[in-house]
Amino acid sequence: MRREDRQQHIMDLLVEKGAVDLDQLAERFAVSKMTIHRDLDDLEQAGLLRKMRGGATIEAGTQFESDFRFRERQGGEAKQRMARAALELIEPGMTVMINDGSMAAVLGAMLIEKRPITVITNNAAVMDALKGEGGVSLIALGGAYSAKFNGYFGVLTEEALSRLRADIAFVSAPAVSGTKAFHMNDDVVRIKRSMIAAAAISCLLVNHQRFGRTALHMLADLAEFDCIITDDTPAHDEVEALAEAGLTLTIAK
Amino acid sequence: MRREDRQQHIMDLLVEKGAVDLDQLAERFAVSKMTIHRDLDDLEQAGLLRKMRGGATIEAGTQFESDFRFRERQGGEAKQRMARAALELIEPGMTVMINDGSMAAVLGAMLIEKRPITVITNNAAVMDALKGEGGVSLIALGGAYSAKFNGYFGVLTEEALSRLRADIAFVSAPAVSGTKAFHMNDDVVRIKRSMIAAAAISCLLVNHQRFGRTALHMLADLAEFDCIITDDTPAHDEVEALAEAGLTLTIAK
DNA sequence: TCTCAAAATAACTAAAAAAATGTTGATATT
DNA sequence: AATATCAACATTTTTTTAGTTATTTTGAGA
Repeated sequence: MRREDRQQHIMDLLVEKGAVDLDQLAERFAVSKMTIHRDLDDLEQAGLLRKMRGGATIEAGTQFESDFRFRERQGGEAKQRMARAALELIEPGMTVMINDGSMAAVLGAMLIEKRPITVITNNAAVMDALKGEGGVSLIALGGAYSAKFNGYFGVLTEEALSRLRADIAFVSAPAVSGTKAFHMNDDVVRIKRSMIAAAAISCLLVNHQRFGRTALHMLADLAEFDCIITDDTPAHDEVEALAEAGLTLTIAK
Repeated sequence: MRREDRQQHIMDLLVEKGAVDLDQLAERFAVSKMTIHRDLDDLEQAGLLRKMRGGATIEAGTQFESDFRFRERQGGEAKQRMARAALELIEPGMTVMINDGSMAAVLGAMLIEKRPITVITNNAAVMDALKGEGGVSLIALGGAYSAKFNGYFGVLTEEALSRLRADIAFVSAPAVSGTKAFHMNDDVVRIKRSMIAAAAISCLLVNHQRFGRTALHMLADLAEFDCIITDDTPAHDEVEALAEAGLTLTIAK
């Protein structure tokens, strides 16, 4: 077992129980206490836990960063399909906004197919993918980095957006209920809203399983989008609610 | 002699002579031909040279001075030293600005040693290094991506900087002559100037070989910096000019 | 407040893993 | 045919990781 694996296990235990005991860890992993000390030091340095005499407790307010990495590998195939469908709305020469999220990252990477193109994004994965690609003019929105969403957010991001205009914006949402889209995070919502406001056309990308869910903050009314792309038909009553409001879904094949 | 040093030497020879011979290199560095083969492969991979039967030639059209990839591999050890010296000016809890450039990137990566810390940067390498590190609050400056400088520049970057304040800014320069620092690019100069203006303390990082050179745009008078860090003593007359102006250099050991 | 056993750390050594280099021999180039 | 390249494997060196011991610090109970 490698050091990194062991540290991951320690974090798992910590998340589960809220606290760990140094002696028990040493025994469980069959290593010396000193090694556990060093592991805990590393993790504390990384801001993931707080060392206490005889063990450690979880750092208050630690949001698990595994989030993004986890979501990133989920439903890859469906994301590809949705990204393909979204790509059809884009012509070379356009200015495109891409928001945070792993769905958007997949689309972002595909944009090289439409070059020359201008891409405006706060999504770190998109920046990495397009950085240095010829024919892609990459405009990064600054801001405070969020590991949870792997992107940049905050006042700086909003201000930057207020000075930019795009032909089309692609916005993703983790929850849609009735005719409204939701998101759990305030800062993220603000950026998504700014993007919708700054683009001539807005397009919502949402997995079909996300219909019928809600989250703390209202992101937008679906009527604000010119186009809603999903990967499969949502549950029956959700579809009805949309039909009633006169909204049409694009199901990516 | 480390692998990196040897490869740097090979590049030096290449820049000087335009071509190198594999057998001669093996003899000069007292290593096997296979090792030189591997060195040349690495450098070719990095786009710095073209392998030819029996040796290598400089990659046509490579603008050495201005190529980020090249500078990135250059003088790694000296940069480490300078970064260490710079690090002494930083205390945990501070807000630090890091500008573009490979020198700054080395320093940026070291900042994790001083966490908790807030880092403001337009340098893509620094963002990659600090992204997701716990205890580091990363504020990215947005802007248009420049592959040449591997960073973000332009109006957006300037505007973002105008809204931020830092305890200390680290600015690097490719040319210093007399009591002034220079840079070849307009946009880059504007960002560096904004950083100096936005920080309580400014520190210049400059390689000793860069003294006595100029470039198109004046970046700043050395008197504007509170501290100037270099890796070795510059040429005699350059030192005199500095002494006359009452400026002191910090030579990183 | 004081004491002292447990816990934390520092400093050093040993072991393991990874990286770099060398050797050999098969294949390609001129 | 002579030399260069490359791949595969062996060897050496360097770096990382873990363990041990000695010393300092901590905090619970007297």
